[in-house]
Amino acid sequence: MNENTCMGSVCAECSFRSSIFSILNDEQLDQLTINKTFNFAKKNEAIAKQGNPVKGAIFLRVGLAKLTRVNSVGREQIIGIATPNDFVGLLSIFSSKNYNYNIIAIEDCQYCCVDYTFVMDLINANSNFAMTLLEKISQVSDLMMGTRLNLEMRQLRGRVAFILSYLSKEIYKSAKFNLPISRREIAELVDMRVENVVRILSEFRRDNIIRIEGASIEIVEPEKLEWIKMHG
Amino acid sequence: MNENTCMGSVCAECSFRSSIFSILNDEQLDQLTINKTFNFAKKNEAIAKQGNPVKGAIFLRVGLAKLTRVNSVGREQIIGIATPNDFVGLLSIFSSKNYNYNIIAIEDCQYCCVDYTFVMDLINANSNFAMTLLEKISQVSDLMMGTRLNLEMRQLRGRVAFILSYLSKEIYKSAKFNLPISRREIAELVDMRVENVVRILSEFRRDNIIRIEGASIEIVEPEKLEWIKMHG
DNA sequence: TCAACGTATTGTTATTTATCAGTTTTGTTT
DNA sequence: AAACAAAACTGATAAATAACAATACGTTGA
Repeated sequence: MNENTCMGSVCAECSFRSSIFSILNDEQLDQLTINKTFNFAKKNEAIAKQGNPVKGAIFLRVGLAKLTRVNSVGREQIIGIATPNDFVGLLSIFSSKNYNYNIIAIEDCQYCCVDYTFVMDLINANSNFAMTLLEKISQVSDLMMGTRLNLEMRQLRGRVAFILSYLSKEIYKSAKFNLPISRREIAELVDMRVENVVRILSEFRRDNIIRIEGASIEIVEPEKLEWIKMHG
Repeated sequence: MNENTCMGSVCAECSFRSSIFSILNDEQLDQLTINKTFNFAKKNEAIAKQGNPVKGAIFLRVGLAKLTRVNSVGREQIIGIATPNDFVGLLSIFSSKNYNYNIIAIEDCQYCCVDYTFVMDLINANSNFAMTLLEKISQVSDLMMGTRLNLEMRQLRGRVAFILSYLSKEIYKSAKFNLPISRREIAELVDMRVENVVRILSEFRRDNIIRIEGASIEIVEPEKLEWIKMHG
């Protein structure tokens, strides 16, 4: 049977199950099965919308999703990219009744949504679960924060190098990959103008640091890219 | 007796006690008294250092402190400012064995440090405590993240307006206050150059938006400042 | 009190980035 | 296949920011 299917919706048998739930006992896993929904989102479809009430914890199984928000000037800003096995919007559950950003599929996605009150029940019933959740949340926000802080101090060339490196190392774990996002989305992600994204990508290609063929990007000289990433 | 003293170190009687601990029972509060230390930090003194092991949860009672880190280019970057009643470094406790930033007093500070293992014990013993902690952590990181994201999209004038407004509204709750940080620190906080901080402050003064007398700053036209903060 | 140092300030210039305008390419719909 | 729209790209120019240089100011310590 296909690894990509949710096996009869039984969480205990799920190959995607988040490490957070490794702590649960059999009974709790059965409960999880009941209290979660399994969903699909087509590319560009919203998984969650800024301002909408939080229904539960969203666990991304397959596909990439972007976290975005509309800033005060009305410009779309991408906060980060969620990858398979990520709990997205974990912070929102506890800090607010509503999502404070959008979660939008940038590839076809599969995700589970674990009911809000069930999560709360688990916290009460299982202090280990609470602890694991605390760790997870802290790590995720530390990581996000670190990424944003790193981006802030770079100039454009460094930012583009940063996300190319990020996609290659963190997301695809390969020097060659299909760029999942448009130039405009890169611009929104690192807070710059589309024209400059294009220009700098062309520059990297001209300098033989990367190779571009359609949507495919290959990082030819990772060391050079790392240098630019570090030194601007 | 002075509100600023730690009354015989008995947490149950402490007027500064964090809302997090409102959930504890008397016995747990007694335990808290034993498992915390009360400390002072002079201006510019480090309360915690990047890379050092996390000893516990730091609760700021009196004074302001800055959270800083050294970025990859070796430049000091200020992540945020902690105000009285803040738990600083709450994230670090759960995400890492070491602090990933410095906590440095920008005024004379008083703070309590609650032992790491005691916090863990509390989480195990009291699921309400765990829940409150989850909420607190989420709110803090949401807030921080929001602030950084807001800063990213502004240009220099907007960023300076942003922190002036922040100091006035969030920290001093007054139109007139003594600037607690130097021009260089403002620059580090909003990621710009000292010269530009100076220039823009002078510009604001020239335009009669603010008044500067030594370290004292008065916001004369809050509406104009807000406009600049929003529209760059 | 002077020397030394860090901070604040101002002016000038170089560099970086945004904006505008237009063309080409690519993908989608009919 | 044609028509259209969105995305990718390129060049020219304007605006914003950084970098450099020099001076003033204030504090600290000898």
